[in-house]
Amino acid sequence: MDSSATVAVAEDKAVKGEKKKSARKPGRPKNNGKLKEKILNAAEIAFAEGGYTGISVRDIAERAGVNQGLIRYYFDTKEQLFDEVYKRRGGLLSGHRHVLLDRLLESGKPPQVKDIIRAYLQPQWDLKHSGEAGAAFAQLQSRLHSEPEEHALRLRKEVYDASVKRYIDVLAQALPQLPRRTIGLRMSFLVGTYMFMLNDLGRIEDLTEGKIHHLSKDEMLDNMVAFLAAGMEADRP
Amino acid sequence: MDSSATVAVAEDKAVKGEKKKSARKPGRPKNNGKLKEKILNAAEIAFAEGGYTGISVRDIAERAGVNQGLIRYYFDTKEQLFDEVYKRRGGLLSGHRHVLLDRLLESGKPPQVKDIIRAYLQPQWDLKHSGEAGAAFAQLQSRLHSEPEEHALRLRKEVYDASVKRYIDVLAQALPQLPRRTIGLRMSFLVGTYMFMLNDLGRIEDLTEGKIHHLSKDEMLDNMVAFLAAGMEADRP
DNA sequence: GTAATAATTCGTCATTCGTATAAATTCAAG
DNA sequence: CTTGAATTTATACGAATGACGAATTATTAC
Repeated sequence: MDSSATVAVAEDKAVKGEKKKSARKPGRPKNNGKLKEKILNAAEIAFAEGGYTGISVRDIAERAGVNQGLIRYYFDTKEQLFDEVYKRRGGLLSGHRHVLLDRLLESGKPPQVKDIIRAYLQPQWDLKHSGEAGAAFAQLQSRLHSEPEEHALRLRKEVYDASVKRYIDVLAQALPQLPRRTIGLRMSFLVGTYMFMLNDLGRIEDLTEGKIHHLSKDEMLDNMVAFLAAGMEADRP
Repeated sequence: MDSSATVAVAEDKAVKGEKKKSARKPGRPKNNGKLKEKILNAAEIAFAEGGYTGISVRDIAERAGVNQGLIRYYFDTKEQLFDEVYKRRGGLLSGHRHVLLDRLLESGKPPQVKDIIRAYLQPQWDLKHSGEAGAAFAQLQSRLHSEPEEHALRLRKEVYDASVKRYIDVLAQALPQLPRRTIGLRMSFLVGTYMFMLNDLGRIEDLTEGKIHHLSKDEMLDNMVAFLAAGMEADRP
């Protein structure tokens, strides 16, 4: 959106020439283009759409408007690019969860189950509705959680385990009648539900014959919280 | 396992020659080898591990012990192979769900929510624990449900929609105080939870610090049913 | 100023991919 | 028997892929 003049010149030459045209010449540019971020942003959307194996480095470079070699320059390999994409926003998300939990605990009175659950869900739900990038990350997240490969597991663990375990601790205090392992198990039920909701609105439309359509972002979250809190508090089987 | 004599001869030549050796000669074999099924089985496991884009036709052919061209002969394209893999077991599964629901309804008394939910979950839960192929299909299923691509959506819809809608109808009768669209929404919460559980036992171990380890297949299902039934019956938000 | 370093594009290489065609062998129908 | 269809391997093709080396230009340090 910024260097429109440069682009225009490039297009002139493209018309005179033949095929593809790159927006920059080789060599270090005068105005630092913050191209690393541009690559990360493009990769986030691309990986969300096609998954790790479904997207080529060339495709990402093209979407970012950048030469393919620059990706190697900043990230070396495709895998490291993926990891950085994931950790970038995952770290923020995990941090946000910690903050909301702190805020709940500082309020004095012991938090209710539905408040704890809401605090857990809120950050990513907001992120998902914050625009294209947030929605893409939600999608990516959902993908990674159905990936059995060792590397994907490590990545998730690294980014999320600490905050999830804190939430389990707080839930355990709010539900003293339940053994901790039951709460851990139910916490992963919860994660399953909301991972699914991060990416599956098309299918929900089908199941409800379009009747869900007008549910707003907040109403949807309210519904999720009600469902999950009831499940979390259920009598043991 | 059968044509061991042929294989031995082939291996002789492999030693004399250089690299790879195929177990069969060109041309129609004497004993029909049921190779189509062997391909489907190998593809099921391969796609579960690597996803559609992560697995090559060559890889599947090798796993099946079959020439690559045979896959084209039976399935034409990679995509059609994937579809057949998915529909084969998906169709059985959907059928099984219909049967269990029929049985519930025929029993005379109105079914309880937890019975309906258990009937829905049981078939795939059994399948998942029936061996390598069942587990692979569960994994595949989980993958497909995080795939945003149009084709994946159509496939799921085609295989499952009818039975899911029947379950929603029956749940609506058991829960007259809830509007149907709430039940549809909660049904997709349910699908999310159990898709996640079909593939994520590694992560659960982490969250519960190994305390889940000794939960048997049946106990795990009981826990899921208790959680989901409570959520399904929750007061509206 | 000159040298080192940072950021960028370009061209290339070996490999792998999905698909396609041809050839070989066996079975079924007449 | 002969012929034609069915099942199988072998080989080839062009396109795409991830990675890499080299060239080019700007900035910073001395």
